[in-house]
Amino acid sequence: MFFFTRYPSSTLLKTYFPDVQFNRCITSQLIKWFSNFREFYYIQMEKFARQAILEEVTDSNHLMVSRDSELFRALNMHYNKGNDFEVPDRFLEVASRTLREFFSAVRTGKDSDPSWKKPIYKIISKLDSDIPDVFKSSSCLQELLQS
DNA sequence: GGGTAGCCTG
DNA sequence: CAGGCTACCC
Repeated sequence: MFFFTRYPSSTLLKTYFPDVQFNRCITSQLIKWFSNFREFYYIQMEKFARQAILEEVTDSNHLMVSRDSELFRALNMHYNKGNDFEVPDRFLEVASRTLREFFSAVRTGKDSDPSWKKPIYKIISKLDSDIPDVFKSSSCLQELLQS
């Protein structure tokens, strides 16, 4: 699901697991998962953005996350270990956008500001897509639990 | 006060 | 990932 939405609300999550009896614990756990997912995501982004800068990449337009990139492999291994489904193109677009945002922020020295990531988070949070209805099943939660 | 986001830690 | 803590908002 993370490939579609990085910032799901609790109400959204609830609608996707209709057969789960949500209580305070389960809800907060799901929210926490996505928080952890985001942390990993952004850490990878920053890591590869800084790496690109060290490699003296100057053209951020050439900075993108393709299916054969190392960054993609890292993300896919984390969110889609068993290659249970195909990663949507939209996610690659969002990931590429994120990478460029980190790249230009670091390159222009904005990372000296303690809260320099906030603006990036805000941009990315607006790029969530609708989740396909296929995910509206309990089996999805099982997969989520396993990953 | 409960629900979250963000950050840190193990 | 989970736990714990701070800070913000409704």
